[in-house]
Amino acid sequence: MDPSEYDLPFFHRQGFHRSTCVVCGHAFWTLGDFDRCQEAPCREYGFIGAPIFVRPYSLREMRETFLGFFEARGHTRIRRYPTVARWRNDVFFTQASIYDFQPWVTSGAVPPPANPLTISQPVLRFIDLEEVGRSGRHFTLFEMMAHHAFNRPDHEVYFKDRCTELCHELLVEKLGANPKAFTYKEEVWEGGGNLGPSLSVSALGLEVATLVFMEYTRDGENLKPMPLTVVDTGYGLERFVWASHGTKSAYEPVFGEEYDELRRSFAPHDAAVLIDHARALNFLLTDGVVPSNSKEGYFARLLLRRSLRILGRVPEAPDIYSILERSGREIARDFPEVGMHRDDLRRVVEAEVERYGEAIERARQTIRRTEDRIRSSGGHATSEDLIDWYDSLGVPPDLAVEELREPPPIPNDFYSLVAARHENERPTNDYVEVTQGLPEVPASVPKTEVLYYLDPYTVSFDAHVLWTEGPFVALDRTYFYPTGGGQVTDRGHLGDLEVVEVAWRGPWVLHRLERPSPFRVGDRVRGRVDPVRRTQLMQHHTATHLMNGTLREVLGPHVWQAGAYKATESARIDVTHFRALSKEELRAIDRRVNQIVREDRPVKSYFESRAEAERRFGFTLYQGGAVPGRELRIVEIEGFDVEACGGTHCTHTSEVGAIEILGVERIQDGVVRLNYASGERALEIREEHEEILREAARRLGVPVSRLPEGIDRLLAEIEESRKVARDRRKEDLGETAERLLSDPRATETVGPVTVVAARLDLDRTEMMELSRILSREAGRVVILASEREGRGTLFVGSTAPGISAANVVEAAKPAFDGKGGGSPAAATAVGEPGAPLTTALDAARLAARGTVAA
RNA sequence: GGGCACGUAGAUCAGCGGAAGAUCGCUGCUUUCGCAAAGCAGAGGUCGGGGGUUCAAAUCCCCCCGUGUCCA
Repeated sequence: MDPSEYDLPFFHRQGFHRSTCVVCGHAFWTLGDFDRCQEAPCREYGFIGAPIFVRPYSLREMRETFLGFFEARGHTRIRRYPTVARWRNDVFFTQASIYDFQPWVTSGAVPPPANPLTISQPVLRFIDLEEVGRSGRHFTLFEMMAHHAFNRPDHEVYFKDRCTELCHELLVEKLGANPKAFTYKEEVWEGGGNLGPSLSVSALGLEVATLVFMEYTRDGENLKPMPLTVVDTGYGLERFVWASHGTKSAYEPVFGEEYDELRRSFAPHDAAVLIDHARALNFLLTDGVVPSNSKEGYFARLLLRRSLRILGRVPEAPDIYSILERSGREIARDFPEVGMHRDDLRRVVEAEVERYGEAIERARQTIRRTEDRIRSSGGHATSEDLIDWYDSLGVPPDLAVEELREPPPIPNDFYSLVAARHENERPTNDYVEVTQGLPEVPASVPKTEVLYYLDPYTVSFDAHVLWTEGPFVALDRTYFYPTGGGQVTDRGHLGDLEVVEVAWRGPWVLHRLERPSPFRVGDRVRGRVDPVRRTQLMQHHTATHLMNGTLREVLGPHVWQAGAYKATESARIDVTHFRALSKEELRAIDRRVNQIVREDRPVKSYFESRAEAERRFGFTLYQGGAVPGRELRIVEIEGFDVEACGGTHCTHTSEVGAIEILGVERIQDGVVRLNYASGERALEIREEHEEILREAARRLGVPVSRLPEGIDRLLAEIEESRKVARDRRKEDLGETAERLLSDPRATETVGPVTVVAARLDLDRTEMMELSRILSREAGRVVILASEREGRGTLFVGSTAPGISAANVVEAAKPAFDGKGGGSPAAATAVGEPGAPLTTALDAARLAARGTVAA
């Protein structure tokens, strides 16, 4: 980056000079007298016992001081965003305050909620999980305080100079730090295809702020200026508090009394982990993460299980609920939403604690058994086994060792060895672009006015063709609903041509016709939306909102929509929930959702500013994921459910008709899927089901009400006849056995051994069974031959000591070119097609007799 | 999203190429005034599903489905 990028008038006004760090080689600006930048490790911590700021601050005081400072300087304070970044599909968690505004605000597509703005955003970082509690300064969740400005060519708020000035003023004038203590180190920030200069602000070894100025887009080697430049800053709240105390670790001043309380029962490291994890969990669970074995849910599970492990080591430990509760109460003073659904949160945790107990118990048993097996074969468990057990059973090594009689040593780098196993895994990220297969529309074409938002009942309209290519047509206005938000496309006609698909392409709605469009730009066309299809889709969409609201009500506020699909045949919704639904829950859901349908509540759809909507309804608006735009379209089922949604909806709940739940399944850990139908389809399905029942009853010859008993009777009959057939076959084989034993051509006795040999075309299992009957007594050799599809099979069973069936078969194989083998007790061989089976039988008989003689 | 482990009798699991097993539970009988217990006898299995390899597959290979777990 060009040095002029950092040469700010502010530095000159204040008398800063530029030096180069003798350690890291970076240039920096400072008022002090340093040969190195003040960031660790170039300079070691110097603020322990010598606080950077004039007086100690609590977390709350510091947050308030920061936000107040920027408010007083023209910034608008905005509320935190959820810690789970549902509006993005590239990350699970909000990892910096700027994430709140990516991608739409930073790309310029949507204006920021305020400009400039200030925020304290709780963010999650799992990278340093192992360092938490150990380093004295790492946290899983911390608050990133920030001030952001978004500059458009026509509206410059502020950029590098003013930003740096504000930062310095905060540090020096507001917090009373020594102005000469700081270095502003020149760095380059790059991410998401954008880059720009950045300044890393440090004092006494501690980095207190990063000021990032996004201004270029990378285009290979060249840099292109961005149309919108962004001031992205980050100030760690916990660090500020720490710097104001100058204590040895950051945990005492940040966690205060809570930490002291836990210290009575736990080592400092464990106490810090417990309280850190409790804080992160309170935010995660409040923001709707349900612990599970994948995606964001896994991180919640990880934190909870790590906590449980620590608690499990201390007999007098408080339970996990009281720790979460205590932490939650503390957080709720500043973030009231965290305290709102405590009972629900507790249920989620209870389910998870129970699962953990079960998993560990199962794993303990497995480990014990496995060790027994290893020992009985003369070995002993190895460190490698410990890694196996952790990876596949989830047993931490210290617990595994407790189970073992001969424990191997736990490697010091245990978790690195686990990580090494996962090194070569390649995650696949196959994105399906929605716009795939759609043509490029010239930017000069005016955007489509979408009318279905305003009136979902109008299905016939006139419009002008603005653009057309192949089968695609863009109109100036349309009532056709394009695929989106989980609702499938409308169909219908443009003129006389069928519309087979409708899709968004940027700001245009493209109608795809059954064949190349005959229309010309400027043509006036008549559009007719298939009203039956539209009605069904509307019903299914409104039904989905009703279902979502009902699920939150019945199961609890931890329920979030994780996906939905609305087609004509049926609809489905996937929601986060910690276990499969019970019959009772399902019945309650069915009753409640249909009750709301019958109550005929108004369903209002309207546009509202994003900020206002978020203020009124909170982030639960975004059930279907993030929605772009300054204005949100709100779909509000009065007194029941509010979501940001672009779909077509009924205006009253009774229009949904009825909701018929077709099935429930747990599609993955932590996610439950419900399938259902509404409207006309619900009735159809009900009729189909009734017809199936009637037909089944008719075929069984019982009334519908007696169907279950009828089926039981039928099953009993099948069972009975199977048994009869089996007994019959046994009996037949028994008779055959009697016959063979009394037939001198088949049976001969040689000393202590009776050899039975016969050719009877039986199948394999029958031969085995017959042999078993014949050789009930010891000292029998049974040789059976049969031919199936031209190939001879020879079966030998032996209970005669010293005579191995396998050897007998081996001896007979050459006689009919057979392949096979077996054990001393039983053996089989199959000959080539047409090979002499009788010869083989004789050879086997000879071999058996010969063995006895020898 | 990926790696690994697991899926066998009602339950918990063994077997890991040659004739499907153990323990508990269940049924009947013996013993007892009755119960518990013990003894004897017995019922109960498409070895998750589907392909393939093999003379032979619960066992080896592939694909699904389900469960668990670790990692992003």
